[in-house]
Amino acid sequence: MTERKPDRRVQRTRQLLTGALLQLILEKGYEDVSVQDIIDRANVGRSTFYAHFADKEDLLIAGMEHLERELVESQRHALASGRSPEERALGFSRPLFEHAAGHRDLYRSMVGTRGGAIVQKEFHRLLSTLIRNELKEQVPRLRETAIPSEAVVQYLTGAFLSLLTWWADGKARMTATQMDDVFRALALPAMKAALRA
Amino acid sequence: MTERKPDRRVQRTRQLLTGALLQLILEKGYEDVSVQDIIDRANVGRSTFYAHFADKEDLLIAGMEHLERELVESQRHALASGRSPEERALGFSRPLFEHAAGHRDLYRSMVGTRGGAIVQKEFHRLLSTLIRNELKEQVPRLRETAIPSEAVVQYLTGAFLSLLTWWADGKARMTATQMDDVFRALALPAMKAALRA
DNA sequence: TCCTGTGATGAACATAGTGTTCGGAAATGC
DNA sequence: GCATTTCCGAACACTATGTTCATCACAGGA
Repeated sequence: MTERKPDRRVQRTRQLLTGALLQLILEKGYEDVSVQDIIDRANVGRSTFYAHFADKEDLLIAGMEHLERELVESQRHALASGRSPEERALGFSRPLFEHAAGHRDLYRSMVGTRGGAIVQKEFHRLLSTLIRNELKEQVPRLRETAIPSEAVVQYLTGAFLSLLTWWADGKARMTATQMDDVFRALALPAMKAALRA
Repeated sequence: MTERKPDRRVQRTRQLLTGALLQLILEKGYEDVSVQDIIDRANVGRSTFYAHFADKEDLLIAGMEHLERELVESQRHALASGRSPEERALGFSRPLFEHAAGHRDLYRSMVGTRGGAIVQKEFHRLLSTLIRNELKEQVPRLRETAIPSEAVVQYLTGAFLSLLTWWADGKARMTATQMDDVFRALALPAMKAALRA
């Protein structure tokens, strides 16, 4: 299953570049980072950058795959630990808030108000995938209701992301657990309503 | 109450510029519009542009004040028409979906996936103000609950905006009324839950 | 250990956009 | 009419992007 290993130099370069971007995002926010900044920080030639990535955005998206893997892994654990269905529903919520708590600075600069459009768009896509999968597994009955299931997915994604952003921006002095409680308190009734419809 | 009227040339120029930006956003999306494009389309000198607006973003924000006025006006009408409290709650929803239906192209390019970061950020701010005001008037009891009222505002704003975006992107073949129904079906139970908490 | 192919380098270049400046022309409103 | 405000547009300094190419360095198989 392991891909044929790429040249060590390639690994090194890509790692240096994504690392540099991450650092710089934390310092200045995505928008303000130039390709020049990145290759200076990574100590990599200009042409080398473009040999690997089409542009800044391309690099970002590649970098977010790390994040995606981490989140999917968290979700898997959450689903595996068998609790009551009540608690397992919306299981992505808690791990994600906790992940955000552990990487607060990163989240603030990526998903927060200062973060760029592409980051948020990408994050929304990622999150909606997570939620869509979870709903399919946990609440298959949703398919039969009057409300399109994709509408529920979008509703939940937006609501969650908005709360997360607000929290990451530091405008709420709450713990990850408290945030999770708030989200569940608001979202679970919505899902029950969706099932009734 | 009327401001001292500005020079007619000033009015003309500003109108020309905002009009041009709007046209160009519809054609290419905000990100791809350059200042050069705008002044070409508006047939206005370069220095004139910068005499009125600091940059592209500044012009956009000024332009969105039109939109804001329209929406606030819609909201006022909705609140005025005395219906049951059940129907008056979340009263911003219906008019906004209908406004979006009437300006579908505009919404698609502004709030839709192709739209820029600033536009969405601005729209989020606008919408959360709308919602915050409405909650304060309609559900004053929210202040006493365990869930911070601002969390509810953010939750609702995100959920609504996400639905609106999804719909405006044309991924849902639904009428404004249907969208409103969906949103209310999902959001009203959440609010009731918030009050119970 | 040697050899070969692949990746890395960096300077130079073409392109494009931004925001400022300023003297002169033109429209405005009184 | 006439003083005042606004507009014009060309020129300029800057910053950034993405490409090209000859040359060098290294990885990894033999």
